[in-house]
Amino acid sequence: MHLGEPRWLTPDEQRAWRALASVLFKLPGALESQLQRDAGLSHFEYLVLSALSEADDRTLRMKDLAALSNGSLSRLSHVVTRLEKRGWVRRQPCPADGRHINAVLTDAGYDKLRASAPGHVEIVRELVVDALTPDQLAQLFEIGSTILNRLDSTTT
Amino acid sequence: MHLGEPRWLTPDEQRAWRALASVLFKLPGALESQLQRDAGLSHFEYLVLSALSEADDRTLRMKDLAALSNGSLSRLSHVVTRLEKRGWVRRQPCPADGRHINAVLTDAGYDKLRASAPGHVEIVRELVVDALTPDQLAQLFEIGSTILNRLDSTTT
DNA sequence: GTTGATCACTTGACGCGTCAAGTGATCTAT
DNA sequence: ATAGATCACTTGACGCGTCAAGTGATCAAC
Repeated sequence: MHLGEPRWLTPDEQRAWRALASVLFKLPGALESQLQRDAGLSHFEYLVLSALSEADDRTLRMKDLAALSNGSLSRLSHVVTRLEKRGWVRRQPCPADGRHINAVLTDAGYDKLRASAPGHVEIVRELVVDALTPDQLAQLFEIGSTILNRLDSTTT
Repeated sequence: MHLGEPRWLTPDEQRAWRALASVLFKLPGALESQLQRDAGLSHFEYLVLSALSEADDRTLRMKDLAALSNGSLSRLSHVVTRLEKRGWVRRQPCPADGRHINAVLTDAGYDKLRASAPGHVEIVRELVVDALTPDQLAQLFEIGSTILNRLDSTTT
């Protein structure tokens, strides 16, 4: 790969990429610390609870839950162990297929999520949604989707 | 904090935010694994070498280097220790002020960076820069800058 | 119907980042 | 001059994510 001279970024490309790179570095930290401070949850834990809350019977197989919450199965397994200890999630062997394990959101877990969601939405509004015009939100969706397509189609 | 009903996201806001959130999750991983696979470097290590290479005398005080590479001083201290062991960076007490320590990029470190840069630029092009139109790059710069302003001006 | 492959998941070790505590140099006030 | 504050940085412990190896259930082939 990279035969010949690499095509370095032009100044315009640089400033766009640097802006995105900084957002990539700083936004996750800001979301993380809001959730940690106000709810004692990591962003990933929040996504897990959130995905479960939207599922039928508040139940999902580990594999599907991992995909929905953007994490590896192994990472999910560790996190569910922690969430189980805190009483917010329960593991249940799947009756239909012994290979599957269902993760179930408990009532306490649902309450926890309901208590944590408003603060999370608020910071998302403050830092992103309310900061941008409707046009920019539409552009952001297009740009984000394009990048995600590239990410998915890369064999890398 | 969140008095009254939280203002949930509208569908248009949701899809924009979800696209950004997914990028936030997946892009860093893709950059990380390209650098790890092709150069044996973490993204943060790459940024440290890169920042040093652009500085006068390839030298920066730890504090400034931490800011330029988007990391805490503590994180930087650990990373520089590792980079020192691999021979790419050297620590030097600052003659002018005994509180400062200068990090210096060695020749081996410079060579390492020169060897690693093309692959990194290439994946940035593939996943982001070349995937977007010039208009979209300009929009991305605007959107990114706006979010960064919010991040900086938040006392949170 | 038994062997082997595959699948869903778990586990433990390791590496990295964070946090809090600590070190030593340099200002600042008196 | 000296005591205290502040600054730049380091260190070690801890928690989390990753990776590789392992478990056990189910499928596929013959």
